[in-house]
Amino acid sequence: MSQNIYISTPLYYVNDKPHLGTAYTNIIADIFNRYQKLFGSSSFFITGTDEHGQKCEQTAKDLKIPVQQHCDQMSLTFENTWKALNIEYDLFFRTSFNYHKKSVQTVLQKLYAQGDIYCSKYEGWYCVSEEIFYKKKDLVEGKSPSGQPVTFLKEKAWFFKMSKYQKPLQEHLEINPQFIRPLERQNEIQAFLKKPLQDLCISRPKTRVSWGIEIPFDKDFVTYVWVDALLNYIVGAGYLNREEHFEKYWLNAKKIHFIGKDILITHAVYWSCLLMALKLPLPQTIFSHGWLLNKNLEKMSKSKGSKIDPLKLSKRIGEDELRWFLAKETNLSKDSSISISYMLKKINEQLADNLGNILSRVSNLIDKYFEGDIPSYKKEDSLTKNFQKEKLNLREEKEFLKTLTENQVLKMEGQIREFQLSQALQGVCFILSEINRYLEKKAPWKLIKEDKNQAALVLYNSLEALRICAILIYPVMPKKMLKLLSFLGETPDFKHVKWGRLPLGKKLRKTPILFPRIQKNGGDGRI
RNA sequence: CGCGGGGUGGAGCAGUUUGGUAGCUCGUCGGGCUCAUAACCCGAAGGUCACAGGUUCAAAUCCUGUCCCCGCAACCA
Repeated sequence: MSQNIYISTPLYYVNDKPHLGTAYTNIIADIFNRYQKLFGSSSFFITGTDEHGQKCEQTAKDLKIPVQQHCDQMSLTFENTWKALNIEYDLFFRTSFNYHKKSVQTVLQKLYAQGDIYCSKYEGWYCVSEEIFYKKKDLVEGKSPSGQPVTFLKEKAWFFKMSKYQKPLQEHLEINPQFIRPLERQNEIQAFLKKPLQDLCISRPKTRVSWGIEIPFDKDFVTYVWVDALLNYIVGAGYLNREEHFEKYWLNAKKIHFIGKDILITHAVYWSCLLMALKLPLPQTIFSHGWLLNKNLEKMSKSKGSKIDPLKLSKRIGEDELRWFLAKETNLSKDSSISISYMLKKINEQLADNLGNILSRVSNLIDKYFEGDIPSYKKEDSLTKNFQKEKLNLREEKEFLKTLTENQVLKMEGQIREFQLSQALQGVCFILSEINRYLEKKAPWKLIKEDKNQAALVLYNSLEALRICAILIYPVMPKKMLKLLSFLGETPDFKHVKWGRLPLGKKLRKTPILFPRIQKNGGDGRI
């Protein structure tokens, strides 16, 4: 079904380099985006960087470079990382874009004019040396967590009237059970909304933070992360700048935000309230995925040095292989524990030994016995008789592989729509295993001596099943599947998943080894 | 009693919504094949589904209670 799809990832804060967690979000989003395209939808995929705020300002100061330069560098690091991981976005958004700043100011002005922003006082315990506000609960024995003295401070601040939208949001959740996925998270948000919602402080005095977007009706303040970063979703779609684009990809699109579970509240609550205030439609789904944990079920953290550089990792195991592993072996809804040795094991099993090996087997036999042409066979033959002799289970049915792939093709769109990525890929893996069994059972290397026609049919069927599988997993491993498909003279197109497209007798190119086995050299497998 | 998730053969998980012979991947053991990337195929062993009680002809699944683990609790994916 063709429709307009809008897919986003969060904007990543430039204070930190991309790590495996951010890569996870982007890879997942990219895979879903590519599936939408494969299924014929018109999609728009946006990612980017969040570049304002005090931390960023401070880091640049420490590095003795202009803030903008620091942001440019970091932003580029993100872009390069995504390119290296085959992530194909339509827009890399930066909060430092001029048109973004203008749009944010327009929005602020609008919200102010309609009475959704008001002036009040912000209270907190301020630590002068760290320049950070703490809440009472964060204090340790009356001092900042690192032991610095704090003073209670009250200062002028601007607030967004979030409380006003609590009821409408609760109602929205009730009538849209698909709004927050997975379902458990929707419960969480509903529970959260039972308590009265506080208004959101959206300003910081310039005296403390100058690196931000100036509030148009109060020159002494800049706006804080929410009205800045979250708005990228609509500004990037074209709000206040490309109205036609905005109409297509926001107003008339199915919108999905992919986020990590830690920023669910900001998206499900703050962002929804902002959209309501702007009288714009909410996204259809906010998908909040789980964490990647290390072997000891700990979150990977910078302080423990357990953060993983996705670039290094992808160089070690291959970028498509990394994408495959994350898509196939993690449960998007829950936390997943991972390690290098586990990754290598799964990649070798599923890609080298199964998928890659089938290609080698088949292409080798075709080379040896059919001069590298797609085996031609005649349809009427003694084959049917032989099959009828045996008492057959489903697996031995003549058209088993065909039926199997056709079923998977039918299921695929629904599974992707329901975010059941791993299950969908499991289905494809099952077909691949069945091809191996089929080859074992029919033994075309023996058959060739007795009945070349039947051997040709066996090889043709194997190749056909492999071809369709390759199309089905193209969004997960675009580079490798493109290679495989081009070997078959095929392109990744969902219209081509019908059985029997491979032309008989067509010359095939010699295949290289698609997924070489990866050696485990040393290490304890931890990452 | 803040909120949420989880505890299933050696490991990682699915199954719980809509009760009905406990499933997948891996590991282990035995066998086969030799077309293929030391890959592939077949078979076997191994679980009182955290614990206790209840409902039922029947419970991993529904109800009650208990224990343990893990997140979240308002700016780290």
